[in-house]
Amino acid sequence: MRMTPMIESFVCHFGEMGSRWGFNRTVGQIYALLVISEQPLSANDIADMLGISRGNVSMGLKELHSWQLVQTTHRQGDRKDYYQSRGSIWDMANRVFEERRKREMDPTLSLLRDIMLDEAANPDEAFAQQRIGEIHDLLENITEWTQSLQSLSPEKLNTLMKLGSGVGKVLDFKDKFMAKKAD
Amino acid sequence: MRMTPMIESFVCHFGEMGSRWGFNRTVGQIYALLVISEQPLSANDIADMLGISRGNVSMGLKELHSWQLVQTTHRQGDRKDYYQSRGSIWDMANRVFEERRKREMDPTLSLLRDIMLDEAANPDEAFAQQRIGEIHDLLENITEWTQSLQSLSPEKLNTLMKLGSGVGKVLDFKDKFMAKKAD
DNA sequence: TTAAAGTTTCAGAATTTTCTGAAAGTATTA
DNA sequence: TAATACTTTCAGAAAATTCTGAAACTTTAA
Repeated sequence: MRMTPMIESFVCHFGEMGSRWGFNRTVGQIYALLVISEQPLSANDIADMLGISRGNVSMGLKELHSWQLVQTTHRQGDRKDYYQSRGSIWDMANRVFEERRKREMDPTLSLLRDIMLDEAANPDEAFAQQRIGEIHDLLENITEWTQSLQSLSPEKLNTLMKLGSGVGKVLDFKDKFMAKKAD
Repeated sequence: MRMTPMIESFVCHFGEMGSRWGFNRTVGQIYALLVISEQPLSANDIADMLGISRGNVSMGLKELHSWQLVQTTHRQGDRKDYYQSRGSIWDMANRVFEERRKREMDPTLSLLRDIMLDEAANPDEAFAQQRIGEIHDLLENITEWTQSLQSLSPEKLNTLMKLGSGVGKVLDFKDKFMAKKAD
């Protein structure tokens, strides 16, 4: 694959976004390249196309590997490793969510839990503890909910997303039905 | 409020998390302090408690203000500005989501849209464009959906979250009902 | 109008993150 | 076993981000 202005702008942007999405520029660019390339690419291809060092590519691929976002393939009579993006777009989104949950939610939840186990030493701490409790409960709810959403099939998730705020109506409806059933 | 080990560990952690959540360490710490403080704090209080410069506090508060996460109050016969966290925990979570959407999704969606309007110059670009289209559609779905969720009342959202993956059953049920109604 | 009490800005220092490239490591083949 | 073709690591260089503090600015009240 050759770098064209279109491909370059996509790759660049993914690089910039990378840092917002939890990985660094290079990692973002490498992944972008792999996603839009029909053929697997070698580490050298990637280094050349992005104009970055071979070592940097190796580290980036290592990270993408740990996120399970790339896979390695080989070719007959060629010792090089070739890299390919892995799974569907949904899989990729799932991985990113999961990884972010691990980085952004889990450590916080664990600290908040610890704090709540402490005895408040004075009224300030008692107030703080109460607020911390609220934050903990909210984060825990969100975490559990997103986890359960991820266990839903892509089709169900799609239905749910298409429903948009209409999901409110479905909930009302369910309540009514449950009430009737209790008669 | 005095710094105690409990309060300090909470504040420190929020600082570290800050960078993952889209704001820098100082901003995270300032916000943490304001959230768990029952009384509003002056900029000097904050600088002293966190051991950082007055200028840094000013910049941090400015950013929190732009996120609409703090509000300024005053006291009779006192010229100082006092700062307070704003809104409920839900409001805070909403703000963070919204801000992140603005930073992480909107620019990407807009770039992807632009790319899709271009004419593919060769087969590589045609393939790339197709993948980019998939990514665009997924991101757009997620964006619209999260927006519509945010417009739901906190109670409805809570019901929905409590439902967890049980939401799948409710969807099935709704389908069945719709089918019957069509008879 | 002026002094006092406060806030904001911003250039450069300090710190953190990322990147390079040479050296070390690991297959594979002859 | 040695030569070859490739990958990985990591110390230090480069770049990006964050923080400080002095100076400029704003508001209030006497």
